[in-house]
Amino acid sequence: MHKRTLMKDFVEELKWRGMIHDQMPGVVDYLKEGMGTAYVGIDPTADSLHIGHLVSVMMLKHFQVCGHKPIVVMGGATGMIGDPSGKSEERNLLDEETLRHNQESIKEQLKSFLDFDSSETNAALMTNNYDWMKDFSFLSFIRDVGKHLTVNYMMAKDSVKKRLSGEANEGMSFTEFTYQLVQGYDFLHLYQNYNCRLQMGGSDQWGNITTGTELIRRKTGGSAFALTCPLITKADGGKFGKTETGNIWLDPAKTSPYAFYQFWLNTSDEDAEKYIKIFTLLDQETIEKLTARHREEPHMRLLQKSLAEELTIMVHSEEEYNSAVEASQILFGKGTADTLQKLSESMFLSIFEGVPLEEISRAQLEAGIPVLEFASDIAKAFTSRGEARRMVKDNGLSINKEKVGEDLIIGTQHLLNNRYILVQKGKKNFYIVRVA
RNA sequence: GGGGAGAUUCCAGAGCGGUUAAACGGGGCAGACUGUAAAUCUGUUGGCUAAGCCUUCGGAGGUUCGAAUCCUCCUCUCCCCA
Repeated sequence: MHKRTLMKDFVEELKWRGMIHDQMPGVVDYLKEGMGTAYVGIDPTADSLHIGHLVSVMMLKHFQVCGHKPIVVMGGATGMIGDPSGKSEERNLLDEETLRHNQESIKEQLKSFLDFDSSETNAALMTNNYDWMKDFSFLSFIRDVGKHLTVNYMMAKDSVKKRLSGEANEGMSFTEFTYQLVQGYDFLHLYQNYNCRLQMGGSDQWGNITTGTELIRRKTGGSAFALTCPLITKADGGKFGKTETGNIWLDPAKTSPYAFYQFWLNTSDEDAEKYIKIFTLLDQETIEKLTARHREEPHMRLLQKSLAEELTIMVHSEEEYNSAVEASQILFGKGTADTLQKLSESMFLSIFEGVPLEEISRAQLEAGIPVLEFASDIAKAFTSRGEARRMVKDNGLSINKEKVGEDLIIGTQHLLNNRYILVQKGKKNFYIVRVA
């Protein structure tokens, strides 16, 4: 509980975790002076963070743990423009109401990571650049901000160069070209109002961040710094944080805690070694021990389990974590069919929370329904009966965890808790039918 | 504005006028193996009241006993020249 007295060196901390891609000279010295202030930007494009945001958030987390003051800047203004770094397409404007709603939801989520408690001197702070940009007139902006940087300087940025010369040769609108100035101004604003002298972000943000430090230098003569982390990759080349079903969100309504837990649990060995350093707060010694053990007995998947545990507890809760583990054991463990029968209704529901659910009338069930029809038409596990037929032939369909044949008739005797029937396609796809 | 190429089932890409629900590959899904992994191997991949039937090859017409394959028009895409 007295972490602050044993203040860790922030840069050293990020270094061993492999979270530093690049930094401007002077960062270390700046942070040695005492409590520093740093910010990262987050686009409020949705009312929830997804795990792609987690790296920046963890940087802030470590920053705060090391005794410094983190600021989150919601990109209410910048989010409207679209960052030319990367392939982002033209953004839609969000109306102010949505913006505020998203900001509030995200702040709620950030509370699991950062301490916003105002009694602490290094309490985290949340701001929105929409607030200081919305009334900034175009004329003022080009006089006060645009004047200080040359187009030559701005054009030298990779993000711009790529768009102007690249094979893609899509060109770039003036709006997008201006993006770095707007983001740069954010930094200046924070520098002047909160004495914030460090901006962090993914390595793709380097160019934008340095525009900010340059602006600060030219306009105020002060010095500010940049620190970026490597982009998170997957060993197989896929995009991190995406699954077939889409983004992994922190919002339990968008991604159930069970799915969240499963995502981390399914990390590949290679990635797990990287991720555990980036996404958990476990200390170096613990991680090194875990990694060593994991290499000896990789099938135990110690790293994946720790990763999933740490993250699920941090983002959701210990209870959610426990039920995710329990659910996983029932779904993938041994005591399948029997355990399933013994589950209480509430347990059953919490395990299968988020699993697609369809309803059926009791009368319909009493009459009896052929499995194929049941699995495709009722449970919607298949798009057609032909597909269901094939799957059954391949031994890929289970009802209540038991493989079934084509001729089975589903009736009330299959009900669990007198109310549910579990349909399973292959190993990992579950569907539930409930008596209405 | 002139000239050329093309549009095929999730993608990519074949396709003598009949034997083509449409090759090969990728992806997806499933099975085996395993660590709920990777790799590998196997099966499958339009629908149905299923040894049969129905709907598909950019759109609309036409030729033909019969068309994804031939003709006409339309729409869209790409390339080259000005």
